[in-house]
Amino acid sequence: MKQQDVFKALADPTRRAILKRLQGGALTAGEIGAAFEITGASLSHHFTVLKQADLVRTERRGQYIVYSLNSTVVEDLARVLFDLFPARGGRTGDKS
Amino acid sequence: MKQQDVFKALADPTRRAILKRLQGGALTAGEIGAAFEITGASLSHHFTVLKQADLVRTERRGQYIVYSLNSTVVEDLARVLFDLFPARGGRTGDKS
DNA sequence: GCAGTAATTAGAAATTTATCTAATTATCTA
DNA sequence: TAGATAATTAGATAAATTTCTAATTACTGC
Repeated sequence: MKQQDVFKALADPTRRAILKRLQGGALTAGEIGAAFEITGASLSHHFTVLKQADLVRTERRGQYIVYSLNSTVVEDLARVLFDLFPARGGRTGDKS
Repeated sequence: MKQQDVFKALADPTRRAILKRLQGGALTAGEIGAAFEITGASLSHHFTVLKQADLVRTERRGQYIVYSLNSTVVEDLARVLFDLFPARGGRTGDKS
Protein backbone atom coordinates (compact mmCIF):
# COMPACT_ATOMS: atom_id res chain seq x y z
CA MET A 1 0.00 0.00 0.00
CA LYS A 2 1.36 3.35 -1.01
CA GLN A 3 0.00 5.60 1.63
CA GLN A 4 0.54 8.75 -0.33
CA ASP A 5 -1.33 7.43 -3.35
CA VAL A 6 -4.34 6.49 -1.26
CA PHE A 7 -4.58 9.84 0.48
CA LYS A 8 -4.14 11.69 -2.77
CA ALA A 9 -6.77 9.57 -4.48
CA LEU A 10 -9.28 10.27 -1.72
CA ALA A 11 -8.57 14.00 -1.75
CA ASP A 12 -10.66 14.58 -4.86
CA PRO A 13 -14.45 14.75 -4.50
CA THR A 14 -15.10 13.28 -7.94
CA ARG A 15 -13.02 10.24 -7.07
CA ARG A 16 -14.84 9.76 -3.78
CA ALA A 17 -18.11 9.98 -5.71
CA ILE A 18 -16.86 7.29 -8.07
CA LEU A 19 -16.10 5.03 -5.12
CA LYS A 20 -19.55 5.67 -3.73
CA ARG A 21 -21.13 4.75 -7.05
CA LEU A 22 -19.25 1.45 -6.96
CA GLN A 23 -20.75 0.52 -3.60
CA GLY A 24 -23.75 -1.00 -5.37
CA GLY A 25 -21.46 -3.32 -7.32
CA ALA A 26 -19.19 -3.35 -10.32
CA LEU A 27 -19.87 -0.91 -13.15
CA THR A 28 -18.39 -0.20 -16.57
CA ALA A 29 -16.47 3.00 -17.15
CA GLY A 30 -19.36 4.30 -19.23
CA GLU A 31 -21.94 3.56 -16.54
CA ILE A 32 -19.89 5.40 -13.97
CA GLY A 33 -19.30 8.31 -16.30
CA ALA A 34 -23.03 8.73 -16.97
CA ALA A 35 -23.37 10.29 -13.52
CA PHE A 36 -20.78 13.00 -14.09
CA GLU A 37 -20.53 16.08 -16.25
CA ILE A 38 -16.87 15.68 -17.08
CA THR A 39 -15.56 14.00 -20.22
CA GLY A 40 -14.61 10.37 -20.47
CA ALA A 41 -10.99 11.34 -20.77
CA SER A 42 -11.10 13.12 -17.42
CA LEU A 43 -12.90 10.18 -15.87
CA SER A 44 -10.24 7.91 -17.23
CA HIS A 45 -7.62 9.99 -15.49
CA HIS A 46 -9.47 9.59 -12.21
CA PHE A 47 -9.67 5.84 -12.77
CA THR A 48 -5.92 5.78 -13.21
CA VAL A 49 -5.43 7.52 -9.88
CA LEU A 50 -7.84 5.17 -8.13
CA LYS A 51 -6.15 2.14 -9.65
CA GLN A 52 -2.72 3.40 -8.66
CA ALA A 53 -3.98 3.68 -5.09
CA ASP A 54 -5.34 0.15 -5.42
CA LEU A 55 -8.77 1.40 -4.40
CA VAL A 56 -10.43 -0.14 -7.44
CA ARG A 57 -9.88 -3.21 -9.56
CA THR A 58 -10.52 -3.48 -13.28
CA GLU A 59 -11.41 -6.31 -15.57
CA ARG A 60 -12.01 -6.16 -19.27
CA ARG A 61 -15.22 -7.79 -20.32
CA GLY A 62 -15.32 -7.77 -24.08
CA GLN A 63 -15.74 -4.23 -25.27
CA TYR A 64 -16.22 -2.93 -21.74
CA ILE A 65 -13.98 -2.39 -18.80
CA VAL A 66 -15.57 -3.18 -15.49
CA TYR A 67 -14.57 -1.36 -12.31
CA SER A 68 -15.10 -2.65 -8.82
CA LEU A 69 -14.23 -1.54 -5.32
CA ASN A 70 -11.22 -3.03 -3.56
CA SER A 71 -12.46 -3.11 -0.01
CA THR A 72 -9.32 -4.58 1.49
CA VAL A 73 -7.55 -1.25 1.21
CA VAL A 74 -9.86 0.31 3.73
CA GLU A 75 -8.30 -1.94 6.33
CA ASP A 76 -4.83 -0.71 5.47
CA LEU A 77 -6.11 2.82 5.56
CA ALA A 78 -7.71 2.27 8.95
CA ARG A 79 -4.34 1.12 10.26
CA VAL A 80 -2.67 4.24 8.91
CA LEU A 81 -5.27 6.48 10.50
CA PHE A 82 -5.10 4.84 13.88
CA ASP A 83 -1.36 5.24 13.59
CA LEU A 84 -1.74 8.89 12.72
CA PHE A 85 -4.00 9.67 15.66
CA PRO A 86 -3.45 8.54 19.25
CA ALA A 87 -5.60 5.68 20.50
CA ARG A 88 -8.57 6.74 22.60
CA GLY A 89 -10.21 3.55 23.79
CA GLY A 90 -12.23 2.88 20.70
CA ARG A 91 -15.57 4.39 21.72
CA THR A 92 -17.31 6.47 19.08
CA GLY A 93 -20.39 8.54 18.68
CA ASP A 94 -20.28 11.01 21.55
CA LYS A 95 -19.01 14.08 19.81
CA SER A 96 -20.97 15.93 17.14
CA MET B 1 -16.81 18.42 9.77
CA LYS B 2 -15.99 19.50 6.27
CA GLN B 3 -15.11 16.25 4.65
CA GLN B 4 -13.30 17.83 1.75
CA ASP B 5 -11.07 19.89 4.04
CA VAL B 6 -10.05 16.83 6.03
CA PHE B 7 -9.17 14.75 3.00
CA LYS B 8 -7.27 17.59 1.43
CA ALA B 9 -5.38 18.24 4.63
CA LEU B 10 -4.33 14.61 4.88
CA ALA B 11 -3.27 14.44 1.24
CA ASP B 12 0.01 16.25 1.93
CA PRO B 13 2.89 14.24 3.44
CA THR B 14 4.29 17.21 5.32
CA ARG B 15 0.97 17.73 7.05
CA ARG B 16 0.72 14.07 7.98
CA ALA B 17 4.24 14.31 9.39
CA ILE B 18 3.15 17.31 11.46
CA LEU B 19 0.25 15.30 12.87
CA LYS B 20 2.61 12.47 13.72
CA ARG B 21 4.94 14.84 15.53
CA LEU B 22 2.00 16.00 17.62
CA GLN B 23 1.29 12.49 18.82
CA GLY B 24 3.73 12.93 21.67
CA GLY B 25 1.82 15.95 22.92
CA ALA B 26 1.39 19.62 22.19
CA LEU B 27 4.26 21.52 20.57
CA THR B 28 4.95 25.10 19.58
CA ALA B 29 5.10 26.05 15.92
CA GLY B 30 8.84 26.43 16.22
CA GLU B 31 9.32 23.01 17.78
CA ILE B 32 7.36 21.42 14.99
CA GLY B 33 9.21 23.38 12.35
CA ALA B 34 12.60 22.28 13.67
CA ALA B 35 11.99 18.87 12.12
CA PHE B 36 11.37 20.21 8.62
CA GLU B 37 13.46 21.86 5.96
CA ILE B 38 10.80 24.26 4.78
CA THR B 39 10.47 27.85 5.99
CA GLY B 40 8.29 28.94 8.85
CA ALA B 41 6.00 30.68 6.41
CA SER B 42 5.33 27.44 4.56
CA LEU B 43 4.79 25.64 7.83
CA SER B 44 2.34 28.30 8.81
CA HIS B 45 0.41 27.63 5.64
CA HIS B 46 0.20 23.95 6.52
CA PHE B 47 -1.00 24.83 10.02
CA THR B 48 -3.78 26.88 8.45
CA VAL B 49 -4.89 23.92 6.36
CA LEU B 50 -4.80 21.60 9.37
CA LYS B 51 -6.76 24.08 11.47
CA GLN B 52 -9.36 24.53 8.75
CA ALA B 53 -9.83 20.77 8.70
CA ASP B 54 -10.15 20.90 12.50
CA LEU B 55 -7.36 18.36 12.80
CA VAL B 56 -5.36 20.53 15.18
CA ARG B 57 -6.17 23.04 17.88
CA THR B 58 -4.11 26.11 18.75
CA GLU B 59 -3.57 28.10 21.89
CA ARG B 60 -1.35 31.09 22.36
CA ARG B 61 0.94 30.77 25.34
CA GLY B 62 2.73 34.04 25.69
CA GLN B 63 5.14 34.44 22.85
CA TYR B 64 4.44 30.97 21.55
CA ILE B 65 1.57 29.32 19.82
CA VAL B 66 0.98 25.76 20.91
CA TYR B 67 -0.47 23.18 18.55
CA SER B 68 -2.20 20.01 19.62
CA LEU B 69 -3.96 17.15 17.93
CA ASN B 70 -7.74 17.10 17.77
CA SER B 71 -8.39 13.39 18.06
CA THR B 72 -12.16 13.64 17.86
CA VAL B 73 -11.98 14.25 14.13
CA VAL B 74 -10.61 10.77 13.54
CA GLU B 75 -13.97 9.45 14.64
CA ASP B 76 -15.77 11.56 12.07
CA LEU B 77 -13.28 10.46 9.48
CA ALA B 78 -13.80 6.82 10.38
CA ARG B 79 -17.51 7.27 9.82
CA VAL B 80 -16.86 8.78 6.40
CA LEU B 81 -14.56 5.93 5.43
CA PHE B 82 -16.92 3.21 6.52
CA ASP B 83 -19.54 5.04 4.52
CA LEU B 84 -17.28 5.18 1.51
CA PHE B 85 -16.47 1.47 1.59
CA PRO B 86 -18.98 -1.33 2.01
CA ALA B 87 -19.12 -3.00 5.43
CA ARG B 88 -17.18 -6.26 5.65
CA GLY B 89 -17.85 -7.62 9.11
CA GLY B 90 -15.38 -5.41 10.91
CA ARG B 91 -12.49 -7.86 11.26
CA THR B 92 -9.04 -6.50 10.46
CA GLY B 93 -5.53 -7.75 10.25
CA ASP B 94 -5.62 -10.70 7.89
CA LYS B 95 -4.24 -9.13 4.76
CA SER B 96 -0.65 -8.05 5.43
C1' DG C 1 -10.99 -6.29 -43.26
C1' DC C 2 -14.10 -2.31 -42.13
C1' DA C 3 -17.36 0.49 -39.54
C1' DG C 4 -18.99 1.29 -34.92
C1' DT C 5 -18.64 1.54 -29.88
C1' DA C 6 -15.90 1.73 -25.37
C1' DA C 7 -12.22 3.38 -23.23
C1' DT C 8 -7.54 5.10 -22.85
C1' DT C 9 -3.48 7.95 -24.06
C1' DA C 10 -1.29 12.34 -25.75
C1' DG C 11 -0.72 17.02 -25.38
C1' DA C 12 -2.26 21.53 -23.93
C1' DA C 13 -4.84 25.09 -21.07
C1' DA C 14 -6.65 26.52 -16.67
C1' DT C 15 -6.77 26.05 -11.87
C1' DT C 16 -4.92 24.91 -7.47
C1' DT C 17 -1.26 24.04 -4.24
C1' DA C 18 3.32 24.45 -2.07
C1' DT C 19 6.91 27.16 -1.39
C1' DC C 20 9.74 31.25 -1.06
C1' DT C 21 11.21 36.19 0.54
C1' DA C 22 9.77 40.29 2.75
C1' DA C 23 6.78 42.65 5.76
C1' DT C 24 3.68 42.62 9.74
C1' DT C 25 1.66 41.37 14.29
C1' DA C 26 2.14 39.79 19.05
C1' DT C 27 4.68 39.06 23.02
C1' DC C 28 8.70 39.19 26.18
C1' DT C 29 12.46 41.50 28.64
C1' DA C 30 15.52 45.02 29.81
C1' DT D 1 9.69 52.35 24.83
C1' DA D 2 13.13 49.78 22.13
C1' DG D 3 15.13 45.54 20.71
C1' DA D 4 14.66 40.62 20.23
C1' DT D 5 12.07 36.46 19.32
C1' DA D 6 7.88 33.69 17.60
C1' DA D 7 4.71 33.27 14.32
C1' DT D 8 1.61 34.85 10.72
C1' DT D 9 0.20 37.38 6.52
C1' DA D 10 1.08 39.33 1.82
C1' DG D 11 2.51 38.75 -2.65
C1' DA D 12 4.99 36.17 -6.12
C1' DT D 13 6.74 32.00 -8.43
C1' DA D 14 7.14 27.11 -9.40
C1' DA D 15 5.10 22.71 -9.47
C1' DA D 16 1.22 19.67 -9.54
C1' DT D 17 -3.58 18.66 -10.66
C1' DT D 18 -7.86 18.79 -13.24
C1' DT D 19 -9.90 19.19 -17.29
C1' DC D 20 -10.37 19.58 -22.19
C1' DT D 21 -10.05 18.13 -27.41
C1' DA D 22 -8.03 15.05 -30.59
C1' DA D 23 -5.92 10.82 -31.63
C1' DT D 24 -5.19 5.96 -30.56
C1' DT D 25 -6.09 1.20 -28.92
C1' DA D 26 -9.23 -2.74 -28.14
C1' DC D 27 -13.07 -5.18 -29.09
C1' DT D 28 -17.66 -6.52 -31.67
C1' DG D 29 -20.25 -7.89 -35.55
C1' DC D 30 -21.10 -7.72 -40.31
